[in-house]
Amino acid sequence: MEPNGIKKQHIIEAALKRFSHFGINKTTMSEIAEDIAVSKANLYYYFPDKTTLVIEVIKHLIAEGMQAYNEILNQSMSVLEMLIRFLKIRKDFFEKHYLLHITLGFADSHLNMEELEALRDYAETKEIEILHKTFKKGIDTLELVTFDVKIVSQMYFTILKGIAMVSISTISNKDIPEISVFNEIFEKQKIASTIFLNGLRHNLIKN
Amino acid sequence: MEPNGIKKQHIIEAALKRFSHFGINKTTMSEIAEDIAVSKANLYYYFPDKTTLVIEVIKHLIAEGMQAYNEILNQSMSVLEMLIRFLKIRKDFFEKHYLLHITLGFADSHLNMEELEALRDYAETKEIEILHKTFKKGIDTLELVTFDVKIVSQMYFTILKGIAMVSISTISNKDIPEISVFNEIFEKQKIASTIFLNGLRHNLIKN
DNA sequence: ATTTTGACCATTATATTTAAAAAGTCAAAA
DNA sequence: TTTTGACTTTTTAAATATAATGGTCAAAAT
Repeated sequence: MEPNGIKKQHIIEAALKRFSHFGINKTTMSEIAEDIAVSKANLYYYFPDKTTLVIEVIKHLIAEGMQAYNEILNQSMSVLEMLIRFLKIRKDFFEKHYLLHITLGFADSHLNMEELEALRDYAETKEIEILHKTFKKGIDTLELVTFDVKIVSQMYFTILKGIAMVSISTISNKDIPEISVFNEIFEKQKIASTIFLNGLRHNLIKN
Repeated sequence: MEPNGIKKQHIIEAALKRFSHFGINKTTMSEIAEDIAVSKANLYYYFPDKTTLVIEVIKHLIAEGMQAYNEILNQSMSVLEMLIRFLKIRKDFFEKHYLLHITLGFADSHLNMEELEALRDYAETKEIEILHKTFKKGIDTLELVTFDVKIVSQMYFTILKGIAMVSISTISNKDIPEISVFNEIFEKQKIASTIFLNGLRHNLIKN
């Protein structure tokens, strides 16, 4: 790492803490600077603007998540077991970084929303790629029947996302959700995964 | 029907049109009155307040929907075929009454939101009951294996709702969604239903 | 040469006030 | 019994003022 790379990392970590606790929009550049006892102007020596800092923070998280996913992918276990481990990683992630995640969608004229949305799309694509590989593996080992892996990966991801959205919208109407919601989401996703995957073990009957 | 029942029905129909086109909050009692050429005060002779009118309108829709569902339920066809017909009814409904449906969730101090939310919960319960009967029928005819029908019905409903939420949130970021979204939701729900139901045709393997 | 900073500006968000609109009432008319 | 115009009260929306935040820069510190 470059000499000033260590400092950039320091800033990113401080920003991450704030973003995860209070959300992106409720975190000011001054606050991040105060946390690590430097001036706000100094932050702008390392990052051209707030949007770039946010992006760096998220890239950091994506890299971390991808590593965790790949570790599981390279192990030898059933597809369902793999999926459930993925779900656990996701659960832990959202428990920690839920506010960072949702505030990513809040329009904020201080931020370049196009770039942020593009990054979120990128993260989703990466996750779906992991699912794609997982299902592919299941087909190759004859654990699953043959099917259109691309469509099914996207479908499965949509179901996971949908379960989370439904749970959050019904349990806690706006405001910050309680911790129990994430457990509930996790449990529901496991049930859905079990049935969904069972449907991929046998050839589809069309009517 | 009572003598003034016909007039109440007339008001309800006029209100339904406005609610579905412009949403509940953007529809005023005066506008509904104008549409049927009566005074606003006359509306209040038949309905004590706006909330009650909204509730009557929705109850009207629920009754209509339940009738359509029950007609299908009493026919003889495969479970998947039944589910797909249900989905078609839902698609047509949301295409027509989408704004009415979402504005039901918007906080509006003119309305008693507790009552409205209770009614929406009631409608969901009724829908899940239909799904419950459908799956039960599938088990009884040995088309499906045995499972906890209550959990599975709720799970399936959550998946349908989740797919809709995900599609609407990604395609059209706020504002009114285009008609194509409802087709997309319908197609995705059919795919998910096919796989999900296939998973209920065979005993679950736990790992 | 590189890093850091306080003072500064322009833009954006928030709080407050003001005006318009809508819900709901009622005595009187049909 | 049903209908209504005129009225009151509450709520929303628009306008305005105020505070906060993102971002800049010349100068100081390392």
